[in-house]
Amino acid sequence: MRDRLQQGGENLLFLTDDQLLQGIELLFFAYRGFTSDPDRILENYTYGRAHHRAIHFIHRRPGTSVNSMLDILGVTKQSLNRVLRQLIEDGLVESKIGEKDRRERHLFLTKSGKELESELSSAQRKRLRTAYKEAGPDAVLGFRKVLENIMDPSMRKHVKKLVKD
Amino acid sequence: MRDRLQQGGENLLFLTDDQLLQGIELLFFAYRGFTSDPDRILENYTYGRAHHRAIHFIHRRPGTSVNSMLDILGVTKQSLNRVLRQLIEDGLVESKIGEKDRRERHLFLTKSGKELESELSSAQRKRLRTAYKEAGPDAVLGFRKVLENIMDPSMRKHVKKLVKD
DNA sequence: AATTTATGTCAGTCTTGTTGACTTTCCAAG
DNA sequence: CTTGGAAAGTCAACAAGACTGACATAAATT
Repeated sequence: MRDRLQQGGENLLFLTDDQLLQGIELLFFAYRGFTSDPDRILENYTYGRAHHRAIHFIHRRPGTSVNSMLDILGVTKQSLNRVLRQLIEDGLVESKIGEKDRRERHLFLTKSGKELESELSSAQRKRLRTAYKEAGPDAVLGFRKVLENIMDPSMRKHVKKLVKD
Repeated sequence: MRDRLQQGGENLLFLTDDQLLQGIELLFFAYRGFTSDPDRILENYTYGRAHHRAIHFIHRRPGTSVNSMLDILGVTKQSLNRVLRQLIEDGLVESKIGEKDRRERHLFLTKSGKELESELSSAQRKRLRTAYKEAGPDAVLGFRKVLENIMDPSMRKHVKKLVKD
């Protein structure tokens, strides 16, 4: 009876503050695990997580402009510039002047950039693949749906859609 | 046919690299959204995300020792100490010398500590509650299952279990 | 021609991580 | 009982990576 009143007749037990707080902690611990593999690999280089993020998104969206990277990464241009400068100097990233608009710089991974990307990505994919496999396809669907809802709506367009077969 | 071979006869399309890379991006964007509300609130204080984390876990586990906080947060004691010192100086956290072992310090939120916790937590819970509500209970179950699998197994014990009614 | 846009750079600050050295307290082996 | 090591916590100095602000250059737009 008390429950019915609180829940408005529906089963909304998954929305209690306790459940939400547990969700907050799950996200915290999971995200730390999720970043730990690449972080460990990057210790052998002079790079950090910021470089990883840049490399990931350049890989997934070859040819994006600096400006759109700023949008995606949500950092200042000064911050991104420091990272890009190093990656370009070290020959992992190539910056090509735009053909249509010559103010723009379009970013690409070089061969060795792709190699590092692959090393970082495969560690992270391995962790996710195991997690997905153990949870099963339905759980993964729910996982994705909740994450989509958590992010700022303006960011949803940046999640690269899957290629239809 | 080609699919059957690749998938070993099962429907494992949710384990393709494309799906995994999409999951990586979802986690990235969702986590940023998830931390943005507290970050915005904390701009009005002299605190940052590290303080938020300390406050959250002290709230959830009143009386924990500094050492167990180190385990949970995964930072060095020097790093945590700086944060705790500020919070104690400002009267948000109380540190009590252990009765059994006088080397230990047990941590508690004061009244104003609880107030800040509540402000930060309610913003984050609100975002998560909306996300949960729109996704539905089954999706939330999957969300939690995948997150549990992603985190390092040694961290699972730190996710506070829900109180059974 | 003037303005706006895209990018890059220099300088300085802040948060939050790190390592190294130190003190206090506890406990156990001689 | 003493002594030596381990554990808990503190202080100091440093580094990565975010930030703001000011300014420069080139190209596109009005």
